[in-house]
Amino acid sequence: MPQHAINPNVSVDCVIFSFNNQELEVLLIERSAGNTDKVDEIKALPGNLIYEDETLDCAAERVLTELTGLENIFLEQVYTFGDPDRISKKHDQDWLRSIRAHPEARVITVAYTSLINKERFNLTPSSFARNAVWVKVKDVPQLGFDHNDILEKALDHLKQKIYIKPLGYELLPDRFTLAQLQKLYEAILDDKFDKRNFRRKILRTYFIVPLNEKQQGVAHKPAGLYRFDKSLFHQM
Amino acid sequence: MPQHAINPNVSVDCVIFSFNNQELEVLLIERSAGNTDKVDEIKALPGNLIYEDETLDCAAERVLTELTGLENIFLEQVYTFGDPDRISKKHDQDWLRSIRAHPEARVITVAYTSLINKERFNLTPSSFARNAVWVKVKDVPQLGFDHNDILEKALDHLKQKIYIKPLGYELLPDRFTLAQLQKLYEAILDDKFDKRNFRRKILRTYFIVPLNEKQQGVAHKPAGLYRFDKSLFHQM
DNA sequence: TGGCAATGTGTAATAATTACACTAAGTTTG
DNA sequence: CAAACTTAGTGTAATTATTACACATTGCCA
Repeated sequence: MPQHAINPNVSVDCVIFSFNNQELEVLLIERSAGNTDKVDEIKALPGNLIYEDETLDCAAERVLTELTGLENIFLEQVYTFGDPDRISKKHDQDWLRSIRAHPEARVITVAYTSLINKERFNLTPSSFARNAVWVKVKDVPQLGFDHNDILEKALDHLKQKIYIKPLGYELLPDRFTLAQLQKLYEAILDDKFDKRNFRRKILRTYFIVPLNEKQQGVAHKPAGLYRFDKSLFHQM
Repeated sequence: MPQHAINPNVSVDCVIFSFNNQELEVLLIERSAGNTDKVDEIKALPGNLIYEDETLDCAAERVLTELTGLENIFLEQVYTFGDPDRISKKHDQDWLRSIRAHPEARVITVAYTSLINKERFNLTPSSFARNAVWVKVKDVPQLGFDHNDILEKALDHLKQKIYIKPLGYELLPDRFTLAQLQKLYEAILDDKFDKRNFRRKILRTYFIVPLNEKQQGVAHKPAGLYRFDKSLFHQM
């Protein structure tokens, strides 16, 4: 078997979330190598077939890097999508013909997700990604394949998870205000919270620790900055 | 493509839980068609390759029926396992050679789970299942492939889920006592609860409704019987 | 210096959680 | 038929979590 033989039946797709201080965003690629204008307009999640000799987790990391340039992202498996006709829409087939040996083969895909602070990473799209772009989750257009369903599932997963683990520190700067954190929770859960109750609840955890610093350069009373203390968190 | 062409790279495995009033049990098959005694000793989760023209959900239902005779079980996807060498242990290969066209092909598997009341179903193993047996989760031996990992993941999934939805009515008789329900929660979560607090919490939900009936034929004060009211549950 | 914009704070009412021990009912046994 | 056995069923007080709600403070800017 050649070293990087491709498994024609199994792919991975990555749903990478970020936060622009107001809204959740998701990372999409714009397809290149299409033959028609139509094809080029379609966005999709970064994803591709796996190699025969790599784990699913490794495949997800590799594919994400190849398509977007993001490296060392901790990806978590979400769900597997396997409708027999999930890639057989005409636009999708047109495009697959330009990049795959067996564009018609049935492909099941394993979805992965992660949260990152987009400020900390550079996007350097390559492979068949003409471009990689952050799109507000609320503005996501019709995507290729069943990628809207995949995004939906990843969002559900995220909502579930934020109740269990205090996610989201990956999405914020190292030092953040409680208002930023609250906006983030509100964006993920698509809800509004009372400021006092939110602060009380957060500070009760003890691993969001206040720094003796304040915001700079805002046209109002500057907020205190906080950081997430990983060691305090893990010892709970 | 023949109507039921097999996809050589993708399988499904089913983790079916039941409850014997004391402990959680899981449904395993005993492999038949092995050539050596060794192979015959090994148990595994019911699972097999999918067909090219069926969804993953359908595949899981079909495979479960073929191997164990269980029909109309609501299966829920849990996780996908795809280590390149997950089926390459010697025992597993020996056995696969006896039932598969390409025993060495890499197979990723999508795990499904369900909870059933075993009293309501008959096991009628067929296909390559010599037998189908209920095994206490705490007594599960070394299984074939990576099936111990899959079982572990399904158990985690179950523990998570019981916090969100009041599962487990599938596991009990239609009419049950609160002590039975408590034992079930304790078995799933591997924990102990205070009787009074547990009862209060359950009855606060309002969809566990008391019947005007009592246990019969027990050598002590008979307990009142309750039932789960689905319509009251869904309108919450 | 007055206005703007967001920060930061307390309390009272209600609900949920925890810890804890005895009486009641029906069966069995002597 | 009475005593013993086994599990069912119940209440309360202390603590903690949740909810709803309004105003003074800080720093910048015009």
